[in-house]
Amino acid sequence: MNHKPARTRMAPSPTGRFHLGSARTALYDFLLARKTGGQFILRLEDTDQKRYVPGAEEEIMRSLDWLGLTPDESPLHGGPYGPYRQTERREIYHHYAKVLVEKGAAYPCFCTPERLEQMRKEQEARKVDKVRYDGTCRRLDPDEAARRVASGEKHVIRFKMPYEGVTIAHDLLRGDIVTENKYLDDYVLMKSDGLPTYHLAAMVDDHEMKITHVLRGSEWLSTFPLHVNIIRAFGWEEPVWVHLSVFLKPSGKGKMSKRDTTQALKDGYSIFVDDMKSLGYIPEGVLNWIALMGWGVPEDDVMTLEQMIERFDIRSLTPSPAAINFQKLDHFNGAHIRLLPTEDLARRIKPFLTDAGFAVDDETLFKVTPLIRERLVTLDDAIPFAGFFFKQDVEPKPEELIAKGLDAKQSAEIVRSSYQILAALPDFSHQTTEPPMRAYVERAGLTANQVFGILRVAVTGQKVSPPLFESMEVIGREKTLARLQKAIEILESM
RNA sequence: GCCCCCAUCGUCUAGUGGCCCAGGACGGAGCCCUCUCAAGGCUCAAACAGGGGUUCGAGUCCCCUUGGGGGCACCA
Repeated sequence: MNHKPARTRMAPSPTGRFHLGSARTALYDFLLARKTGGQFILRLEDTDQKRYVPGAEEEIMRSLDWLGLTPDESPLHGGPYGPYRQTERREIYHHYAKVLVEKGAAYPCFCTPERLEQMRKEQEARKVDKVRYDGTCRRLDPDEAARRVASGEKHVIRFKMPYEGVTIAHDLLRGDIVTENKYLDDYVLMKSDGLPTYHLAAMVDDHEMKITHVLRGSEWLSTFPLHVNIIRAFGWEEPVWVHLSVFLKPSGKGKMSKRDTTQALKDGYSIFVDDMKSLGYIPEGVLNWIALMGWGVPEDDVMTLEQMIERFDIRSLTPSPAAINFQKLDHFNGAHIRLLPTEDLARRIKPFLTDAGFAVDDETLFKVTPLIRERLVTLDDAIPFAGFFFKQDVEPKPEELIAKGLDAKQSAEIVRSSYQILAALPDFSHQTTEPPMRAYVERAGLTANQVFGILRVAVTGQKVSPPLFESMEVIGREKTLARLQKAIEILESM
């Protein structure tokens, strides 16, 4: 595989929330960089001041950190090729735009938005295949154009796209992408506000920052020929291009819409990384999940970040769109939870329990964690599975204290007998409590299901819980017996 | 409308001309284990979009159709 250190970059614009697609691009960027001993860079593409969303930058960086994909170079951490925020690099773009104009590969355009609008309408009325700039300013005398620029006339800089021939751009996954130049346009490189468009800014920055591999969404495929033409006009070396496909909604029909996003949230899921933590997902699970949407590993498997780095191969990325499957998220999250050492898991569970209002002491939490580990899909599942350990009393539903096929009287008798057996025991370890209780079940001609079911409700207050005897051990003799006593009283009053 | 991309089980995918009457994972069904719920083990159902080529031989190469996706801004 490729041993040359790769410099990769993730270049989001702070115009919205950080979602799964961005996270996946970041992951692949990160994996490639780590795999080859290179660097992963975060660059903020904030050249569209109209769409700038306050707080978006913070969310991007917070999400990356949470996932464990902290960039080696970024606006926050700096680096040798900064600044890493495009609005802080204006002079650089100006310089390169000038270079292109001097080379004759770009030109100033003085057309007003109104004139362009009118031009577009006319072309649409003529039903042309492709609405494109008519080249009015392209035909201007360069010296005259330069004079008008110097005099301060408002203008943009356009790229001079060849009118004929084809552009061949190469994508690592998709091969050569051939486009007839007549379908291309004289795209704007520099806006009249003095800021560059993505097309110029990204190419300049990737070159300046020595990016070797560009991984980006397939929405860039249509302007891909423009980008390689810009690079070639400069005479620069091209990076390796990889256009990743988009994520589709779970049904596989189209992209996630606002409506789908809301629905996902209602179901306890989200496509935004920043929501994942509070939903009880852990970064290991999320990472494993998104890694496999668009990466064909021979054996689908549960992998840590380290294992992903080891197995990553940029050539095994897939070009086809992938439908989001939240059930798979649950699967990977549960799998990674089961992989966590007790202490680590306990630490992560604690805030969920605390936020739910339980007074959590670490000693009990450490004993409880192994009991609930394989039952958790998300961390907040700890609330129903472990909440009763931290309560003084439980409130069993009277009807649930009666086992199937029995009445209140019989159930009360069972709890009384159990109480006597347990109270007489020297300790409350499950090794001590379970055998005599099983013997009792046998003697009484009952089933374990009936007896343990009643006791479970009496002791935990719920029908579903971790194993009974282990649970009683953690709860302790005193509290367990008190809860049994309370259950007897409830049953007797029925 | 025009341009571009994509196409294997419901979903994510393995497969780079013979090893494939297509393998794995999620989900589904069943069985085992079992004090509930899980976890775990075993088994089953489930796909090469359609049509033409090329070839001794095609899921794998080419073309068309169909379907899906993306794009046609002084947004990224």
